[in-house]
Amino acid sequence: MTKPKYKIIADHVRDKVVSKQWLEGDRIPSETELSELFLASRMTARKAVEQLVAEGLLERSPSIGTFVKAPKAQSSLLEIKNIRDEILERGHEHKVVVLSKNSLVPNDKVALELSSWDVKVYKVVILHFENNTPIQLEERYVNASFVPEFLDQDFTKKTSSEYLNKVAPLSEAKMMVEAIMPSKILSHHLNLNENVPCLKITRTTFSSHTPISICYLYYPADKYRVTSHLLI
Amino acid sequence: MTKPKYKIIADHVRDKVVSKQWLEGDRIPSETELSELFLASRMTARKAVEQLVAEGLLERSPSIGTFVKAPKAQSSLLEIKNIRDEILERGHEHKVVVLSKNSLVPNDKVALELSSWDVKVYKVVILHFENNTPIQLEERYVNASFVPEFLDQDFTKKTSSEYLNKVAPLSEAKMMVEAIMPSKILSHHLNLNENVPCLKITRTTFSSHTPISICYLYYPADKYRVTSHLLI
DNA sequence: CAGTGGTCTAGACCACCTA
DNA sequence: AGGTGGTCTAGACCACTGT
Repeated sequence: MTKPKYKIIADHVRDKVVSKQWLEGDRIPSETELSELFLASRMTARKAVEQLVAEGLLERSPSIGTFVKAPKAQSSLLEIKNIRDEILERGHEHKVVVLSKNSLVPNDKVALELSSWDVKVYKVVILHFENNTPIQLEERYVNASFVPEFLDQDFTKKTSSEYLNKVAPLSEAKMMVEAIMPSKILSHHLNLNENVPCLKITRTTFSSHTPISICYLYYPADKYRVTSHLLI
Repeated sequence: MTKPKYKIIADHVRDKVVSKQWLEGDRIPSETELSELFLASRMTARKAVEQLVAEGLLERSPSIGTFVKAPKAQSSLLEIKNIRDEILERGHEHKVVVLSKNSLVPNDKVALELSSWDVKVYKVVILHFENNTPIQLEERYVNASFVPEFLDQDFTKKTSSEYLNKVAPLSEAKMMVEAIMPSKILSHHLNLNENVPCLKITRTTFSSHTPISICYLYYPADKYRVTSHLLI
């Protein structure tokens, strides 16, 4: 199970960039130089560079070279608020019901996101109420080796995301918003009427470049929406 | 200026997929078969397949084969990208049908957002296609006093948001994402099956603190999602 | 001119799955 | 055992840019 050579090269270059040893606009070694440095063929070095270009880390100019790309300007607009604060800010009451707590071997999809091959994963399912109306179903998977005591927490006192943010401070997050029709069980938990869709938010959170947790958040579409405000 | 061989192969495969000759879940020819079909080396055929996997059109399973994936388009919550660039970046074709152009007195809701009480407002309804599949219905209201020539534009050449951004550069934006069940007319335009919800994005854009335009964007939920990536 | 990225070839070995 | 994708090599020619 050794790491492919092109990944070793890509990781090395990525590290130089994120550690600011190579700065924005710098030219990185050419494909030929990289292949010599790592005793690889040019095609292999090239594959590493291609991957980083796809990641948006590098930029290539034919006949000129490959350069560290300027990172995209991103305003800190998308807050990762936790549901309890959100509800309290509206002056409403927040209640939590923990539906299940499990320790399990991850299925493929979760394993891939958490990149925890042989690692244990904890899973919790929690229902959040706003003034006794179900507002969010939280299905959360946690990298057990990074947060070993996760399952021992009392999530009625402190939400899972509050706890995670304390033990493994958030450094990065990926979010995805979709509209779905609820399954029967989801419809039941969220107390949905016929023909009411759900917002599904998939959120992967990272702490120091390691994926810590992936969660699926389901909201009744008639009671919830996501907003953002962007200043340029 | 001839097209690279891997692009010829990729275009051919993409065409098979978007023309529904190869359906979702179908296995496509193996790398070896493709290389024989196009008199190319396996590496070249592979590069074509890799590109289509990156585009989200195909999915590979080691030892099993390469399969047509159910594609989900996606856009970022953080960027105000216009739909045409988004589609072109995915290597797809963008087509536009202008359903209506109107000059009108705003109703209360739009007036409030555009804060143009007695001011004229333009309204356009535009349907956007990605590879001949309807992907976005755009219902847009524009502050006529700030963009007087809006209705004279040919939105098949330049999207409405491209034009607006040129004449009144974006300084601020508010966004809202909801899940809704489509109305009959919306369901018809987006060519939706029964029981498929929609993502509704409401976006108000500002230029130098003045609201310029408010638009409602409707997407088929089975073909579209919104993503964001947050670095802290 | 030498160096760069862009493309391409004809092999190779591997791990894995299915038959 | 034969097919699949995953990785890798050691060459090759091209168009282009800098000096």
